[in-house]
Amino acid sequence: MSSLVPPGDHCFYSRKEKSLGVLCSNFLKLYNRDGVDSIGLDDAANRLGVERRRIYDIVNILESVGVLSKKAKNQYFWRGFGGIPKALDMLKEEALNENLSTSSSCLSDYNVSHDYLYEGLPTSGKDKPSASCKVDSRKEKSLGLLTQNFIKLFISSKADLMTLDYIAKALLGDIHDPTAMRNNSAAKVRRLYDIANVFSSINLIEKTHHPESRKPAFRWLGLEGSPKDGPVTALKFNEIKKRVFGTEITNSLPKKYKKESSLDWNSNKKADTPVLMRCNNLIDEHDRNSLLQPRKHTSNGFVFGPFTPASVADLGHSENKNVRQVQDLEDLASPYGPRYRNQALTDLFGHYRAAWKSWYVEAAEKKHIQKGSILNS
DNA sequence: ACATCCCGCCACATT
DNA sequence: AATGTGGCGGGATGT
Repeated sequence: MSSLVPPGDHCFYSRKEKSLGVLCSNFLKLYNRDGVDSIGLDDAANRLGVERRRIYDIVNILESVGVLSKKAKNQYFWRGFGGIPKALDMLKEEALNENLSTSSSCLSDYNVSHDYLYEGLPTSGKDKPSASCKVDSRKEKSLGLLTQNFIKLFISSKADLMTLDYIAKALLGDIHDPTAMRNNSAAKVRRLYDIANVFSSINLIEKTHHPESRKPAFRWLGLEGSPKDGPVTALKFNEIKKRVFGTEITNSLPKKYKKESSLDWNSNKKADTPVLMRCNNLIDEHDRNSLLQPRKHTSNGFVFGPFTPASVADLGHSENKNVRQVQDLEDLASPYGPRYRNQALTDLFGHYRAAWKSWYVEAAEKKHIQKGSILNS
């Protein structure tokens, strides 16, 4: 039985739908459009129906490639994909001098105070004063830094295909046991997955497997694979969006069963916004990798997945009417969702949507079943 | 059994 | 002290 089982009853929990990659795509769909120039973390979290923590992950990674840059507490500048080239050049350059200095030993992590990682602002802002060295120990292990090194690894090498563990070794000390650092724990690899997920949703890389070894690997697509720039350039992306359907409508759905059957209704106390968002259509990584994308290059007929005008009206042909309606409703809902911090309202709103959704899913499912077509992967 | 990686606790940084 | 950030890794899911 392939992936999605016909959801017996309302909403089942599916891990895939909550992946960072998908979330990132949604994030992009939300902000990658004209007129956007600033992003509020709270807003993002609410609109996407996820915890704030996840937004940090995305934002930190995207910032490393110049798509975003921090403005202030809770605020980020939206720079768009146009910021990628410059960021990459910068990293490349950085990677260059680094190599010179550390002849032997590996290009492993820290040491060397390369702090000017986040320059961000194009105009001025160059190096921040008082960079000093050896101060912030926390940042040395940050996702952002790891991301930058991840990129450097690729752009300073001709090889565009690297296996996961090679990267892990390279980025996290080790490699033939350089002094100490035995902590190579595979634990850190989780971070690599995080990076890989958002990068692949941006099409900077592609998840694959090494030819023979079958080992998981990443292929660097670089700029060819990503949008040159320009927000909302989405032009073609037809055909991609139809399958969509096997998937739920998306995020939220309290993670696991959470034994407490007692609804949260008035018992919720924490931020755990059950809100569920629209956007059930967006390319599923697997589909993209296995079916659509033949090989690198976006060539044609395939755009950077995640970017859909967000108000994509069209959507399918006849008889999808239903789908479209939901889509519309969801689209309508999100913008007017809780934009003000008010837990009660937020939750209430979320439940309404949940109700709508489960109803819809049920109906749609029924319809599809009799149609006997579940074009999933 | 092994590969992925969600989830959220809680330490550390800023306000 | 309160709130914003974001390491970190347990353990659920996917294959």
